[in-house]
Amino acid sequence: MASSVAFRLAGELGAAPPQAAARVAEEIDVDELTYVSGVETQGPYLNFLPSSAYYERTLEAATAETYGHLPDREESVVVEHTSANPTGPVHVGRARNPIIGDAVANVLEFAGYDVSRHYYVNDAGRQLAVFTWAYETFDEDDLESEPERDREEYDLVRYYRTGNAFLEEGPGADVEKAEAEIESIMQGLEAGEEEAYERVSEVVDQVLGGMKACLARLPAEFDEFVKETRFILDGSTDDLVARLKELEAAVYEEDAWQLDLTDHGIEKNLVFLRSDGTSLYATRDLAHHEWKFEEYDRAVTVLGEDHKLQARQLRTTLELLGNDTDPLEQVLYSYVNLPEGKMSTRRGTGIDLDDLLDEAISRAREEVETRLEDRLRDDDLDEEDVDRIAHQVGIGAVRYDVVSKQPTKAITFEWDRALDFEAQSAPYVQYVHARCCGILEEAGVDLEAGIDLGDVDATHLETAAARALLETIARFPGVVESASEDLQPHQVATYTREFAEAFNTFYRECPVLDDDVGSPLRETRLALVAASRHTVANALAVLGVAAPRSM
RNA sequence: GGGCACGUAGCUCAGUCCGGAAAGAGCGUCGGACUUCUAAUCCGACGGUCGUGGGUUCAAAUCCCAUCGUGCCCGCCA
Repeated sequence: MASSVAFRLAGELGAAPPQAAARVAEEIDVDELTYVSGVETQGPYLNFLPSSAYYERTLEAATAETYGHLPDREESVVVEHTSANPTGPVHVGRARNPIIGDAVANVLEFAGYDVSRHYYVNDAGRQLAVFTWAYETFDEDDLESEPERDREEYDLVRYYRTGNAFLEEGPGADVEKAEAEIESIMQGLEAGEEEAYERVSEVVDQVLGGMKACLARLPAEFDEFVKETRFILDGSTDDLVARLKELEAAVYEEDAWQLDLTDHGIEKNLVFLRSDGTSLYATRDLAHHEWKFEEYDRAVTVLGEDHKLQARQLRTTLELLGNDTDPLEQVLYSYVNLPEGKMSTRRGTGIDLDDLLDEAISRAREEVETRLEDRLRDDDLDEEDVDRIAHQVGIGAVRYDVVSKQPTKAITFEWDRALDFEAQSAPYVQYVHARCCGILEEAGVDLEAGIDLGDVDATHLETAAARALLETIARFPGVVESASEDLQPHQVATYTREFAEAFNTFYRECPVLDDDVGSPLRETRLALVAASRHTVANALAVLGVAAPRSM
């Protein structure tokens, strides 16, 4: 560990930085420190050298299965992510959301929070009223195509697209009739009518069921699907509207109730009640967030950068309503676009996440099969293994590619780039895990039971590569801490890469099971491999990337 | 037009919040390493005015100002 304090102390001490560094080094009594064995200066910099106790404690800590988990904070946090409208198949444009969202939830869980994963279901908006009308109006014969896949959302989205096309291009009188029907569905929902709710649910539940199945492939799973109609039915939206009208910022313009937020640095008015008396997504989301504040200590939302303005309006309005919004944090990401433009469910432009995952698995399978031929290790992978590895690597590569980048960077989707299995991708890190497992299995260590350390003695870590690896292992809990504080799981991805490098160097230079490696060197190195395995397995777990036992 | 983000090697990206050692990886190119715990690996070479111009500082990719380029937003949609 290095420090540059000498630069700042120099002025105070009236000495040049190198001299200041030397004086600080002199003042530190290493004998009083447990984890520091020496302090050296290098010009103006101070370097603290880790002691053998530091190495030994790290090794002990990391051989625990839970290594990297921080102590329980007794603090609950709800992570809302994805929340895609239940209108059709999940496409790649918004695939960043479940991948980043799941990793954010994971990293918070590792950091000791009690995490709930929520998907907020937009089942009260105009889109769903349109969908419901279309589903009830059109027949299979009216649809232009076969479903692209045998699953509900692929089947039903055809009604949605047909309906939207009809509203845009259909004969005027019919469109008017349709609009009236759509309007009546929305009014019904707003009034909390059981019948309207059931009609919409018929569509929502089916489509959402399919979308869940797709997301489960990542896997991104949720503790709760929170429907926005819930906040109409329980009366909280009405209550909220009443409170909003009382605010100083409330204005009634063009028959609609709005909030003028210019005093709070937002030019755009927030409309919270339409002229027809129905609420808007934003209105219900306010009720939703007040509910979150009641139920949880913190609320994190992962959303696209195109919702940034709405996010600011939401926060500002919640404050005007008397809420403390400090517990609310938003993680923003930029949408994935195609070279030819945006992806859209309504227009049917875009690449389905299912297709991307299928292609990833199929390319991974090809890769496994090619490598199978000139494989050194004679562990006889069977069909099942090939299948397992293809899934772990294929899906892992997609997730890793997404989660390892800063969410704010724009991405243009390209097949070959998204499905690159080369170094600095998931397989590179996964391979390290497989190597660890290979060595442990070869040594007869029960992977489930773990390893009995006995007396660890750091003096057997005589190589620089072994020490560097252990130092890298030691950083893991700190990485979890920092990534969770900043809500940036990509920090963990960067770490896995650095870890893999350190491990591979160790692997090259320090044989574990060679005949010339005697006791206790062998045991110490084996413990280091066990520690490495837990570290990389847990780091991958944060990212939601599978850790294969063999590849 | 206004607001917000992004701009680092030919390409894809870390590093920027919280300023400090010669700016790091991978891909690609070139050259090496499988009788050795799995070569989806490793080693080496080549490759950078950190968009541009100012400023602050002992010190700037990092902070401030300006400017250019790209993306997103500015609906009684979500």
